[in-house]
Amino acid sequence: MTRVLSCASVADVIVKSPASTSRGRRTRAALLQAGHEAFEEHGYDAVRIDDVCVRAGVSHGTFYTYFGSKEALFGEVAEAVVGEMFAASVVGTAASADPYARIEAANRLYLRAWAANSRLVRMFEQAATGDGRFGRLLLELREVFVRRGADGLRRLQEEGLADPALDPRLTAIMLGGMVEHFAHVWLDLGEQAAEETAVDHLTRLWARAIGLTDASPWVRPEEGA
Amino acid sequence: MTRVLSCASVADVIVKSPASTSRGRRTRAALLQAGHEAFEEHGYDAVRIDDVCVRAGVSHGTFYTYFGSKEALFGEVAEAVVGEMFAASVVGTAASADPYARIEAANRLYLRAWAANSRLVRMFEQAATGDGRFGRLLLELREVFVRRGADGLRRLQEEGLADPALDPRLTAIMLGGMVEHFAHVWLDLGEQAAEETAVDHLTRLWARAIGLTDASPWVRPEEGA
Amino acid sequence: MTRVLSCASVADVIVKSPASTSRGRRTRAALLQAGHEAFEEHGYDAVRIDDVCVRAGVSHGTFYTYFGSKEALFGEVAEAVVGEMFAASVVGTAASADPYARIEAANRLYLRAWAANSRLVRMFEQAATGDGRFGRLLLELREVFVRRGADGLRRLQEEGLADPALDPRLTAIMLGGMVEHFAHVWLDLGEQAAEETAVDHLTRLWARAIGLTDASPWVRPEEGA
Amino acid sequence: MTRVLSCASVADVIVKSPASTSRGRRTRAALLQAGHEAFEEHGYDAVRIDDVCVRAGVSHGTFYTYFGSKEALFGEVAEAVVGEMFAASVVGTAASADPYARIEAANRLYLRAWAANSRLVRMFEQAATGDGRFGRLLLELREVFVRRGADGLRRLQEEGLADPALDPRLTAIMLGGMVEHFAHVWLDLGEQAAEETAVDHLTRLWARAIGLTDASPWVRPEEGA
DNA sequence: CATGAATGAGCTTTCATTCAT
DNA sequence: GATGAATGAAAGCTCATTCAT
Repeated sequence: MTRVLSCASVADVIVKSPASTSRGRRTRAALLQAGHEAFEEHGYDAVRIDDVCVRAGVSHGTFYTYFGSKEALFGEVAEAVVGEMFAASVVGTAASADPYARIEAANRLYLRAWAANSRLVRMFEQAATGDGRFGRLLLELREVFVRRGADGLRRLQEEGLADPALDPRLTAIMLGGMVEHFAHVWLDLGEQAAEETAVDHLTRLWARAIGLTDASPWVRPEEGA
Repeated sequence: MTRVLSCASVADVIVKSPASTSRGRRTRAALLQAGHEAFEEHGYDAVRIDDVCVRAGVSHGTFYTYFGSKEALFGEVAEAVVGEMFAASVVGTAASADPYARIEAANRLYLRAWAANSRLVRMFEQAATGDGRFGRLLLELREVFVRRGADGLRRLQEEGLADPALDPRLTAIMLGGMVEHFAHVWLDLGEQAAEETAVDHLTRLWARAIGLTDASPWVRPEEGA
Repeated sequence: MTRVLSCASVADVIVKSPASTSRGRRTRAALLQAGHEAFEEHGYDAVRIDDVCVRAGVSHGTFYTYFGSKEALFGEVAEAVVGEMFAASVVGTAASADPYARIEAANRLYLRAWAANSRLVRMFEQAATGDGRFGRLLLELREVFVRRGADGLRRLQEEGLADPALDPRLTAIMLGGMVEHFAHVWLDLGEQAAEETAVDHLTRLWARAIGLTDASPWVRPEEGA
Repeated sequence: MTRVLSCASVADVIVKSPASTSRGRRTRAALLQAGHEAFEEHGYDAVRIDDVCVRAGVSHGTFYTYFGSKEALFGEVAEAVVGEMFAASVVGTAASADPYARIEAANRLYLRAWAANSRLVRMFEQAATGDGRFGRLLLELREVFVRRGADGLRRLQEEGLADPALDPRLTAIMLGGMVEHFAHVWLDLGEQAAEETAVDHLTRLWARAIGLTDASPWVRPEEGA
């Protein structure tokens, strides 16, 4: 599969220092890590450059050796996160031939991918910086998942396994949003639920929503009569 | 119906001025309105007191006659928005006896309620105030919708119209999240879709997801055979 | 005489505050005065915003109520100085009919005008800010004096009182520069000289340089023989 | 001829490295050259150590192997420039016996000497170093030219070729300033003029100003009558 | 000698908040 | 009530200088 995600908007950030020595690379990595944590904990706006520096154990002067601004740092953190999520979304696409099992596997991956980075990805909207760079990044990222969902649905429709009346893109946005949103509520806002239960519900709802008949182990009593 | 929403976190805001005169009431209203717009357009952190004052046509000194801080202003704006959304969620609950039509009506209301305030409500999570007051407010607000959804599902389950295996709360969170999230993508991020199509899809997905049999106008070809 | 000096380059500075109240006007004036003195004493680059504020007796926050930056402040100081010098150059142009006396009067004015503002005007070249705004301002200012000098010489040439072979503009630049430069050496660098002696020498040199015959009270001994 | 210029203020600069190896000498020279160019182009304050290092192709750490500070570097650049100008002023003092030709030759040298270094020399006044070291350096440099001019004038006066009423020092300052100032206007500020025309005018003005009779090829018409 | 990472003093600028008028 | 001048804490960022490698 070709790289759908261009990331051009982030990649063009001027990298201030190539961090040629190993010590430099370590410092740079420490700042990235510290930034990742700080953003995650306090949100884009609340993070001060100094917070990141203290956490990384360097002076604020050093920060500017590696990054030109908070935005530049966030850009790199974002790029890493997006790359990670993209990678996560690809893994194991192969999987089973059973549509329901495929959806379940996809949902589990989906949930875990968002779970790991939900806070930061949500922050993309907050970190919107005039030019909307991060907003666009988020759109690109979502697009990856939306396309995957839409493609899957289309295939099922062609196979006669899903309701052909559903608009693939719209449906993918809605059901994908269900998973993304649940990941947020579950992990960021502390809604209690076991992963198994969550994946089970998400999958059942998703499968039945698109009309995947086998997805309905439940038969109305009177129907069974 | 009792007020589910306690809003304790908002109610304890010190109201600096009762705005006893009519001139005072007008100024106060202008500031609230200006704050609402400014927050919506630029986000909590990006809004400066001065922006609000300029928009309201008053000097920045006057601001403090009515509100003790930016947070206090946001608190009142938030309270108003939450009240509005709460009201919106109540309207027309009566409605039809047909479960599918009830879900459709609820989704339309749900979508419109979030559509009107999506940006601001999302900001609740972003408005870091140390004590997480607004985060809690958002939880309370979502709880209203979650409960409504869970109650509805439970009723359908009791009537044998929905899959009894589904956890009502978890399901309501997931499907409610689908609508809330779509409202955001649709209105804040500019995904193109007609309201009718959106409501139709949301309703179909929701109804079928919970196993509402009548919700499936689609029957697999081979099944029909 | 029409205003030769456009000053467009300075006038387009955005004035941050109209200083509507009398207190505001006083503060603004104090900052301008303090800036004038500070620039004069320490040079453009060496002056810190805080130096100006301390001298004016206001906090540095207040500075930004009236001026957007050090450059903006310097712009206004410069504008005032240029206006003053321009005014000084105009006064008493009328004067005597005797060419020598006219040159003497002009030189005295010239010397005094530069004496009062020499340091600051020289600073225009130092304060060059990328766009060369102040550099241009200095050129405009010098042009006023150059034109005056060139016009005067041309008139004398037409009357047959000055060497017609001299290029008026070039000559005016050179002789004007002599006065300007001497003002600098005399007042900024502390070269000792009485004003009378200085004016007398400058005038004698100037007059004789352009060939004004009457300017030569000195006759070579052997010529007199 | 004895060294008039003491340069005590510069000589006391601590030379951090004698640059004993040939590699060291090359690096040192590169930094000096780079500093010269950088100061000339951007001015003392605007030049950062890093600019100089980049231009010289060395790391900024290396800078401190050879120079203790920006001021120290400027000191050496200044010393070199002053030495150069001093040398230039000496060359060809021999020359013709004709006073007018001697003045012309001196002016040409003078103009060229200033032309080559005008920017840097002007910077001496701008390079505020607390102790005014460079200001003094400039005074010393000017003194060389002033003395030469004053001596020349005195000789002419003794020979009865120049107005004995003129104060030699004051006159030398004024006429020397005329040349120095013109060099600045001509080369730094871009006033258009051919060197020949410039030298011709400067010489004619200078010669006639001091009353050198032969300098006046121009005779008033009516006098000729 | 050369390197470049690290440091931190020092400056600019913003903006919520106070208060005299 | 309304005004807007004044304040200063809190950031952001720069750059001369040091020092371990």
